[in-house]
Amino acid sequence: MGTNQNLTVAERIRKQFDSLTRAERQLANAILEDYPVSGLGSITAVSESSGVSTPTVARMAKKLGFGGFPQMQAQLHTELKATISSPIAKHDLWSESAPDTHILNRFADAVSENMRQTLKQIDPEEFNAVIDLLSDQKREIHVVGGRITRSMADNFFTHMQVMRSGVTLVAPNSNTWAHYVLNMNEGDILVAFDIRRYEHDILRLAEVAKSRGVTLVLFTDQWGSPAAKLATYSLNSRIEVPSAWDSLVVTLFLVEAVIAGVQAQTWDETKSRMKTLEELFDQTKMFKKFI
Amino acid sequence: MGTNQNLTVAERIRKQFDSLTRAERQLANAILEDYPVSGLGSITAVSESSGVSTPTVARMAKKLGFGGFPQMQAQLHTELKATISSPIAKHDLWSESAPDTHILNRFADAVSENMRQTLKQIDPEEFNAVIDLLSDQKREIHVVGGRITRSMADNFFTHMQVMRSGVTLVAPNSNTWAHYVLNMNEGDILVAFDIRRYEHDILRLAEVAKSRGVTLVLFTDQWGSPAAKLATYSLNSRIEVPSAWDSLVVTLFLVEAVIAGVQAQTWDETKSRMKTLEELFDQTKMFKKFI
DNA sequence: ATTTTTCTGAAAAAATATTTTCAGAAAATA
DNA sequence: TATTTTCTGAAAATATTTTTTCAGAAAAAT
Repeated sequence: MGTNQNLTVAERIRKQFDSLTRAERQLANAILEDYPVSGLGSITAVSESSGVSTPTVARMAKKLGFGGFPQMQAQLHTELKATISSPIAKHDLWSESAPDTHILNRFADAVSENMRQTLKQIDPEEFNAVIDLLSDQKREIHVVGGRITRSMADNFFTHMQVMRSGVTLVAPNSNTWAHYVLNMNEGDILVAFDIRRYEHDILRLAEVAKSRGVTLVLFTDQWGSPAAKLATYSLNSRIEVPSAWDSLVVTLFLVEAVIAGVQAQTWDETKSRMKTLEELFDQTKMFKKFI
Repeated sequence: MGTNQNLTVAERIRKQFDSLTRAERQLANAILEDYPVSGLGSITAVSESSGVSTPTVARMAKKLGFGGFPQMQAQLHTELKATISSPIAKHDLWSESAPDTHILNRFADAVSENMRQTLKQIDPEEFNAVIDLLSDQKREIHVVGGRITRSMADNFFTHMQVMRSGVTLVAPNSNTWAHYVLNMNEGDILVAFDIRRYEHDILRLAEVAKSRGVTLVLFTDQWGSPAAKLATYSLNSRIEVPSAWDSLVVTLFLVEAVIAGVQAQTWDETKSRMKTLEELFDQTKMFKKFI
């Protein structure tokens, strides 16, 4: 052995092929056949699929310089991971003029990873269902956020308000929420934002709303707010970044994607509403001097 | 179970995420983290790398409809083989379960392109200078946003407020702005958000502030708000997406990165402020019944 | 606050996987 | 062909993995 340390299993096999016995060659060929996934299962599975006995597999592993079959398999796993994790320059996204350790690049890394994970996890059916639900003009929409997510709620509200009527932003101060609940009716939708640290008030509002027949659409993080169990639809986003706070970038991405979806779905009406809005802006000429 | 037969492990996890317990969610996230290679090793290895016990892993496998952990692993192996043999996923970032034309994927494409472009043109020196400026406790900070960017301003304000004193959020209604100007003094900072369609009021506020010796830090889009010519520092982000509106995702990214930078810079003080804040939250026990 | 239920991981038990032993088979040598 | 050596796989021995059990911890309900 000695210098085999950093070689792949395939390289070791090729290097030592001449010294392999008949049964070992049969095994080696089977492994190279569908490399490296062929060595994935147990020694029994490998031996059966290649038509040799288990001792032969174990012996060859040692012959190739591994401590035993498990060690060889671990090496195959490592190679597999390297193959899978896309060679696409991870730092494709980086600001090249800043050093690797710069907060901009570390943040960019974290955010793009969050984005990837979130997209991987999202169920398009659920996403479409949310859009359908929010496009239903017969349902009133109530939007609520917490201390940190308030800005998400606000943003969501601002855009939805342009597209349709019957959208209410629940004020941040939970003292006033009873009044909002009064206006929640069966069939209405509550769009809630709740990421860690989850807010008890939001959970309670969700409970009360639920009891009035309101459908809950929840934007939360990967761990899932306690309100998730009440939610008909739950859109989870990854929020971890190198900071003392969590990142809402991916959450905002989902919000904007939902908004774009609703807009596409309701375009005929939205278009005319937007036009009217433009006219109103012009009329009120909000551009007065203020000093 | 029953109809779970042909689903991938990831799909099963997503489908049942709501019914998973705390430890199971932790495990599920770990598995999805580096999917599907994360489930490669023995149940012991998986449990250790995800920080849960082996029984939890075995239990979740059953919960997801498998006979046991080995069956789940076999499924992962199958998926892995499929992944390996398929041509390189062209869009690393995409939700694979949604079609190419789905709004989620089109949006993801646009956002990641925006991110790339933004990072490419950002000047790290300028970025660092902004962080230094905002970390200077001797300067008061005033934050203002427009109709759409209000949520960005709000978010920025919420976080800055935790880290330091002397931070004011200028109310959205420009009628009241004269009062805010009254409190702006030489050496203060005005952090303004202005993306198209640029708001005349913001420009005027910037002008007035400037005339009082206030330094302007501007978050704007790639074209640059008219206020850019007054700004000492201007952070531009790409905002175009397949939607009738512009995307604030990259802007939020910059905001969060700046906040993380300031936080790192002022950590000693920020840490104690955050601790005090926690205590205040506990004391005021905002969790009262409201109905 | 108390009770009940659910969840979780340590440890034991069961099931598998891996290695070793060893006898017969195959190949090499004489 | 006989003899020796090497190889191979069945079976036993050993090690590891996986599942089950169970008691305490955490969460939910009362």
